[in-house]
Amino acid sequence: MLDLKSACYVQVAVPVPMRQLFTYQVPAALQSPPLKIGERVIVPFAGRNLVAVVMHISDQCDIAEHKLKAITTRQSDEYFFSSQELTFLQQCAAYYHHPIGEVFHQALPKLLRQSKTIDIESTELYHVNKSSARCDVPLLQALQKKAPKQFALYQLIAQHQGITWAEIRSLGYSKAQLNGLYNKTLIITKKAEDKSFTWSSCQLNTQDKLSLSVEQALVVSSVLQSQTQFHCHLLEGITGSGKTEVYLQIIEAVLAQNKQVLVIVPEIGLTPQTLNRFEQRFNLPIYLHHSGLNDGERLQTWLAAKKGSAAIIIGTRSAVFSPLVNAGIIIVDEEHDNSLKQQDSFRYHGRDLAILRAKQLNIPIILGSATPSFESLHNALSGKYHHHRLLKRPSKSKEAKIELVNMAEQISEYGLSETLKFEIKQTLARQEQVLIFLNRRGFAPALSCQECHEIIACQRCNKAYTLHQQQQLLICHHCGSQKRVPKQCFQCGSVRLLPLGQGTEQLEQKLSELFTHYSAVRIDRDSTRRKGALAKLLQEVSDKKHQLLIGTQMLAKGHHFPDVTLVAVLDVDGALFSYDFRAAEQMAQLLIQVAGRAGRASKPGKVLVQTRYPQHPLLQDLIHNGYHHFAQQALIERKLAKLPPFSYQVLIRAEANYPHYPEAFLRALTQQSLAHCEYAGPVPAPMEKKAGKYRFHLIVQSPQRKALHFAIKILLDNIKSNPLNNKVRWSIDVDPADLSW
DNA sequence: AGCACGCCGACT
DNA sequence: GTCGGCGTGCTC
Repeated sequence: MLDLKSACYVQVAVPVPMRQLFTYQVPAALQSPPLKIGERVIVPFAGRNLVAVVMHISDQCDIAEHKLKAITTRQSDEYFFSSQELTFLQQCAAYYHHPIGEVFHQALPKLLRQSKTIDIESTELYHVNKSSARCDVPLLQALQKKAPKQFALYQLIAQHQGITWAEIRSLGYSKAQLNGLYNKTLIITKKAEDKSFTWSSCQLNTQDKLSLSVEQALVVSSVLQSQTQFHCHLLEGITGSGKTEVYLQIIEAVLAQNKQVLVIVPEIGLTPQTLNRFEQRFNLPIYLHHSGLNDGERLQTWLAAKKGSAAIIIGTRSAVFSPLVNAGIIIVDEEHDNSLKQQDSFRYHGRDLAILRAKQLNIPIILGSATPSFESLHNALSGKYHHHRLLKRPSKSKEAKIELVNMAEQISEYGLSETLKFEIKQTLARQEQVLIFLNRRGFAPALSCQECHEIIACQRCNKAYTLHQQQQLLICHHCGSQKRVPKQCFQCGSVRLLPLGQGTEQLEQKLSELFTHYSAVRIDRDSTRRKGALAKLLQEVSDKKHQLLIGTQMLAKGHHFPDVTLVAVLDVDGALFSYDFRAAEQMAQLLIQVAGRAGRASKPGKVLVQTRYPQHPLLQDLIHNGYHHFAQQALIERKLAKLPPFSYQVLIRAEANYPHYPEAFLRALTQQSLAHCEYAGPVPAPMEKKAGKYRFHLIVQSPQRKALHFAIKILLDNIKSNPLNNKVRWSIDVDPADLSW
């Protein structure tokens, strides 16, 4: 049989950091059935086989014949990108000026980015049997004693609902153990669901449905009123004001129309309690998407979205790429949270892409937070978003009080003031727990005088200099001016100049010396790296095995500690004087979050904040007038300084083996004059040398988003002819969230 | 990004 | 004499 089909070429997006498409020949044997735009194909590329996405199909091509290669295979499954998904992902790539191939790569579950085909459809998926789990506590207890291995497997399956036998085996369990559980009806098998979910099959559990307050009811009806078109709602609700119940009742109305719901949460924002509340309310398929899942589970969530069998998808930022076929609403909870912004390769913001997605799908989106980001707040206050506020607390609990400890007035040892030591002692004596925050975030440090508390600042910009310790330089990140680190304070002549926010290195040891009779535990990235380690530590805390908790940011999110009645934030000053203008905003969000975490109705908590600048207007505003007022004041300052959200920024990072390269590379870019834009830099990155590479930053800023996008296009064009183009590795960060690295 | 190609130091 | 270090350059 002779195939007389004419020559066929495709332009594909390849997962490499290159902003171009590549042309391939399509062998006649692969031309039928006809190729589709959005289909995945395997192509030979620079000596390896990569999964690429078809972007254009044509019968001619303008690439020299000898360069052309042919596609190897087509992934002839049904999981190609629909035209709607394709449009969305192209918009994502355009907005972030990121290579489209890498955007596709991020949007696909890992198992679909591999060249081998997988067959998840026909595999059995193991779930715990919920109906038996509720009543079989004694059986489980017996199991724990008699068959610990089976019990461990049961817990594994409970954690990874829908796990496959292959995965169970790879984790070292035997078929006998699995069968043991199956025969006791503790677990059940399901096949991947194919049909769309239907509301009529949901036995809504109205038992724990709460009656809404007037302000809650107003939000629900307002969102549902314009349910069939795009609207962005900012739900600003203080801790305990019942945001979740508002979400649940809105979700109920959306599900009742057989439409899917996407809920995006920060990295550790999804607590088992939250999930439980969703599962209790809706007896419909809820799928998760977060970093704790394995590849198979992620694929299942993705497939369930695409087939319409998932009613609700709850996930972290990358869940925004879930291929929902029938979305009715998107909810972004804790929308201010920094973990919504990806901080490597494709640096997208989950919230912003969710808004873009909702706009494309013409459905409403809710951004919820007790401490909204200034960006969202500004959009709400200016009328771009609907603004809803929940100010009342249905539960009687009181928010912890925030108090300042003036460090300028007292001696401190390893960052512990006398006041704080006294309060810790009192709290421990009452059998209650203490939480100590190490605010050792990557804030670029400013230099301050220990005697007169003067901050060493750039005369020209009146902004704190940033200390670059390795080179003993002070650099102004606004104008780029540099200065040797002075020996003495300009104000009082003291030689005691120290970077802000340091000197807590030996704190932990000091604490255990001071409070020998109590157990201290550290909860941070390192101590919780192992899977399940965090859960174990948290359990020990709630069992009151430890009285002193020491930790970083991660303790502020998601977990509630009813017996912690004292929270100490050791040093907020770094945030007040950081060149990263968002540091104060983040500090305020953190303080409000922890204030909401500590204590309970019967035992109100207290938050002690140590500072050498208790009179700082932002601090004063925050503790006396609350977050909303603080934010409004800070927004006025942002406006005067022409900072985001009153302007837009793009950060261009460059790194190389020699400091000269990235600096010269970025400087060359600044030779291009850009309409309505200004440059800041190039300046050395606050963490200038990392992994042997020297890193520099250049910020391009504009009051107009359009002008900025146009400018970046020009700069990207210029980069091609930059003599240092292939000497440096560079990347583009649109709407950078963290300037400190 | 990742891989090949290419030119200089310490080792079976 | 080679194995392998990573600098440079290219990928349809």
